[in-house]
Amino acid sequence: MRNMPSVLVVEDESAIAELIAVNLRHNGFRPIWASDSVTAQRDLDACLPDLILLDWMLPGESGLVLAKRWRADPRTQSVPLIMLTARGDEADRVAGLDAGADDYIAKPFSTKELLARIRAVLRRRTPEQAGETLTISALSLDPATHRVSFEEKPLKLGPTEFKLLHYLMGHAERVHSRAQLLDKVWGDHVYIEERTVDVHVKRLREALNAAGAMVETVRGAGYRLTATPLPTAAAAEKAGTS
Amino acid sequence: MRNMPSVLVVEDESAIAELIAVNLRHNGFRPIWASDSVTAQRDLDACLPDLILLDWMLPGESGLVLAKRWRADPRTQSVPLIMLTARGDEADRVAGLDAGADDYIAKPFSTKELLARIRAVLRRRTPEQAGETLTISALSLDPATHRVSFEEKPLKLGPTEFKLLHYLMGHAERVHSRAQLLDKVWGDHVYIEERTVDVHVKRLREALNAAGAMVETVRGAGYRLTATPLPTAAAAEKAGTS
DNA sequence: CAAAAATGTCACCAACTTGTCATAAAACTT
DNA sequence: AAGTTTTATGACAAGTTGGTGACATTTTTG
Repeated sequence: MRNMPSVLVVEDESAIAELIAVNLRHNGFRPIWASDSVTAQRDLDACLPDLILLDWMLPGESGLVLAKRWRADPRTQSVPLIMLTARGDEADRVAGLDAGADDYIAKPFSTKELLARIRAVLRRRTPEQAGETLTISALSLDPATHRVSFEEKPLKLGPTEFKLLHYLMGHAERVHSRAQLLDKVWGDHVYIEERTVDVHVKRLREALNAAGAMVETVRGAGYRLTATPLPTAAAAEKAGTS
Repeated sequence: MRNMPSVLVVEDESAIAELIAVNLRHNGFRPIWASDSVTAQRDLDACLPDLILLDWMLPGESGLVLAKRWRADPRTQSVPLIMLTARGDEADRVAGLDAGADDYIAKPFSTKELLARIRAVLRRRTPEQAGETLTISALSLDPATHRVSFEEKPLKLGPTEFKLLHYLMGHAERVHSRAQLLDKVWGDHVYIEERTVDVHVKRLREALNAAGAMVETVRGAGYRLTATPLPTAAAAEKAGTS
């Protein structure tokens, strides 16, 4: 599991807030509860969450006012916002969406729905940053289509090998220790044997076929992807016998 | 500035209709006034407007009935529709949004609001409205006639499969996660299991018959529509024999 | 209003991935 | 050349992910 997304829950009824918090925590989120607008603002000032769940009916400042203010502030304006409204309150929904909410959930809502919407909004907010095609020598990888090819011929790699190659191509001609690769490719806090990287490198080489030689081993340091592979003993032998 | 967007205004009270018309004309729109459902239908039959402003309270056939009929008709179903409701009439609004209205405006409304909503709806509708025939390989889809064919032979797909294929063809050679597909094909505010996408992909493949292979699974990432369905096999062989 | 079509979910199976080991190979050291 | 250290590999068991048929519902049609 990667670092859990934080969710600021702005809700005055503690029972509901608690219910939400428990569910979020159970599903890989880190809930932060603010029972009123002042607390919420303070929390936001302190640290930006990955998403805000905002109750529309708050004592004092209404959710609408808060939403508008946050949307106006450059610092908070890009934080995804889901509002909690009373069932059937169409006017509020429209007003909320106008104010910049990304979605709404009508109370009472199911846990499943809550989580589904949160995930949907989070995923929508990270639309397409993995854009351009990487090309090194005759090897190219396109994040958008999730395709890899060498000398025009398509190659098939599994998810992990794809990610590994993606990273290596994005940082080619540089050595990466196993630890670094585990961090960057697998994720920050994974508990995996360093030797496992070896295995995936091997799988990657196999999948890359002829281009496998581009993934070089740097003894005592790690691995490196290069456009100009040094001819190894094995490679030289093969070349001589062909 | 180009040709002004036409707006069909279905409103029985001439004073209001006139007010709206003047404002529209003043702001780069071409208003067409229909004072009753019969006239409105005739106008629609004659020429599709860029947007419809529909009063919910009409003599004779209600706006709801009209909206439903227009949404059911393939020819008019994609014309953006904004309804005019009496302030506070919650039930109508829900019914209206259910019937497929894109937005509503409560009477009395400000000119500013009216124009803002019209522009918002048009902006939302514009991007993917071009009804050109999409063709990829021997597979082609015509949004206008709602028809799909592969190698000249017509195929029959259900509504959802059609929309799914439409989206995929409009963004071919690109992986789409289940979440993205739910957003783009099903709609923003749906709450549906991601696995459901699998099922529809399966149905789409079945419906596409031989062309079903063009819908590729990208393990761990999502689905992709491609013109060249056979990824691996030849590549490995060639590399090995050199 | 009944029949038919379409939809969204499940449960279960199959295929594919993955992290680890144990062991073989290589690459360095002395 | 033998000893050490570091990598490469084949085999596996467990864990995921995707494909399907069945099914309850909802929506359209006739």
